[in-house]
Amino acid sequence: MTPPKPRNPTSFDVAELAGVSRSAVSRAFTEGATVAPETRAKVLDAANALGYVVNPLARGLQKGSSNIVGLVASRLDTPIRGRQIKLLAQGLLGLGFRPMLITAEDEGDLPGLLRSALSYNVAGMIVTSDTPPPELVQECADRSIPLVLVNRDPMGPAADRVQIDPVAGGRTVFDLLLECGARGLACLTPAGETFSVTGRADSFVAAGTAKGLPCRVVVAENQSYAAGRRAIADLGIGGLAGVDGLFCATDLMALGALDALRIDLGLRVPDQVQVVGFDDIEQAGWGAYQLTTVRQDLEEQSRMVLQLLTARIGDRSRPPQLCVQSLSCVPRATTRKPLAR
Amino acid sequence: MTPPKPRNPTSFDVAELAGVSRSAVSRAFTEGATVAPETRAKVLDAANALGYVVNPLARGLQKGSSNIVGLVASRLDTPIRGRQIKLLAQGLLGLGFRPMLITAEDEGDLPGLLRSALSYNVAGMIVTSDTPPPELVQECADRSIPLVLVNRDPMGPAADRVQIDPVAGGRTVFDLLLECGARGLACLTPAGETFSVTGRADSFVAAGTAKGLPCRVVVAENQSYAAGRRAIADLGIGGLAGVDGLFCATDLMALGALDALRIDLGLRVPDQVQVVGFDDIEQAGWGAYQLTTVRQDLEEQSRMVLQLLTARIGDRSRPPQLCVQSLSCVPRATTRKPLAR
DNA sequence: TTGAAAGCGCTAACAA
DNA sequence: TTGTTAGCGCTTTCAA
Repeated sequence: MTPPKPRNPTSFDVAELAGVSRSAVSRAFTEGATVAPETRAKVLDAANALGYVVNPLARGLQKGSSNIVGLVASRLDTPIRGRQIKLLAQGLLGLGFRPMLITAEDEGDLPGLLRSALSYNVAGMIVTSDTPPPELVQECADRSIPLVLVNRDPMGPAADRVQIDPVAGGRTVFDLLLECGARGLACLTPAGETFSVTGRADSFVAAGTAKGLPCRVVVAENQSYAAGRRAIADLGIGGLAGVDGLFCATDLMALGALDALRIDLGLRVPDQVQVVGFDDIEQAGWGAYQLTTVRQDLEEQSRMVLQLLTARIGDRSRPPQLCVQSLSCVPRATTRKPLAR
Repeated sequence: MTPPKPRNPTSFDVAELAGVSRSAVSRAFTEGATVAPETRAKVLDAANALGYVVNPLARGLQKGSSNIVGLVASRLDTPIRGRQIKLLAQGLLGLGFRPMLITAEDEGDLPGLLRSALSYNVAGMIVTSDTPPPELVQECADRSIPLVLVNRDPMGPAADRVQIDPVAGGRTVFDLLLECGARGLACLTPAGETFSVTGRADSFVAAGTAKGLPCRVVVAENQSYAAGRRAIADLGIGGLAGVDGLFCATDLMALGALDALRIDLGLRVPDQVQVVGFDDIEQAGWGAYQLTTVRQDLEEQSRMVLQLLTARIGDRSRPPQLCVQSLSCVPRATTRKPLAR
């Protein structure tokens, strides 16, 4: 009276049904293997009849490389991250990879989780958050495990990278704000965050300084809506005296800042203060905000990541590459009309 | 001049260094195996020195069960989904599982992807979107592969489930709106979406009908912000004549509806129309919206899912269970003060 | 408590 | 082009 507990059919079953050897089955399921068309057809028919799929565990074990790709991402509950992971996961799946999601919310866990991921003989690794320890980056290089770093700090051992140009980013915002007539600059940046985020802020400030427009720097606790709002609200009207152009290093913070300016401080945007964000998350376009921002093209980012990954799988000895994402201004309602030149 | 390409150390290496057999190593890494404490210590030391980790591919292959858990989720770029997956992934990782992310954006891909997931000898499967084909649910049951369905249509073969009570959900909103003085009811619901979403809408309408308050039903193309906004904007002022209480089946749609009412139609909320959403996504609490809503507790949901999963792993023959999430009202600024009783 | 040996399902030389 | 054979790294009876 034991309940039925069917196992997955194995290549042995298929071989038997098709009247061939197990290697023939294996070959029928291997790209570019040397197998007669009719043999392959027989095998495929049999496989179909049985519902056979290659056991990826066995294959991964044998080949020393699975089709699993480690996808490191934290703060998935953030609009930009959700979108990013969705696109990456879709893309990976489309290429036949299987994304293993690694969210290191605790940061200290990361090394262990990464090491553990490597033990799955992963086909590659994509890191979109938390900078991996240099030893691990090095280990990936040594074992020629493809590793793509997305908007990670460019220090440490070489690896394939996709990133925005933070200098261009900050510069773009500066030019925009200047064109729109802002002269009293401020910049909202999160405390101790990634190079890509603080980098744009830094280069915004640098651009201002270079043009003789000193820039007040406001530091938020982190890059959330709440932190952005609090940082600006805490500043108060007085703290914002003379400020008519505010750059927020992420849209999420910018939306918080916007609510702080309008609701908490009663200021008019863009009349009294103009605000520019960065990323172009969905919410930036919502009716109540209409935030002017700089768009990070995540489709492009995802394409670049996958391209780098597959290219390296194809040629493990190619030199590490750097892909720079394109950036574009999205003028909306939190800035004024550009001045005529 | 071949570059070094270190492999992962194997149990053989550890055995050699520790001066024991490979089985001893295996036992040292197996919960509740019969191994002398000092032997285990020797093994663990050696393993540590070598940086050994059990190869999960080999283990999964041999034991017929890996520590991978399939996590089916689409529309990850949506606030509620991002949060849900973050919590679930964190929880799984914390329990030593490895979430394999399966996003079936194309719907038709789902069966294939699920079948493929099963071939990883997964420890279990969590489905948070797209209803899996009944055969597959059945197959999981037959092969006693733990399967937890989150807010899925309760038809089809039995399985462990976590869900809200859609009837209670709709009812809660109805009561709230009634208490706040609304009498002309409307309900915004997405076209052809999941039972959990349309269910709350249906039961809201039913509650109204039962009380002699007929309810206008407005159908949005899907459950996005844009669709919600468009649906209400297209209705126009005329289409909303007599409506002073609007329930939107998801917060995302509600925020769109809110912008439509205020910006596109120039109505005052809550003075002219009160609005209630559902889910309590982060954005609902943002300053510009302050949406009154019904909160779905995702932490609790995640806890329930993991509990169901581990419980079934512990006892594969227990009857399928249903966990019902709790719901709570979050009154904010899109409804008026409740009338005194 | 431990080791020897078989086998999980697959792929990749090697021979035929 | 195909089949035979030897592992990939692990767990698990079975004896000792």
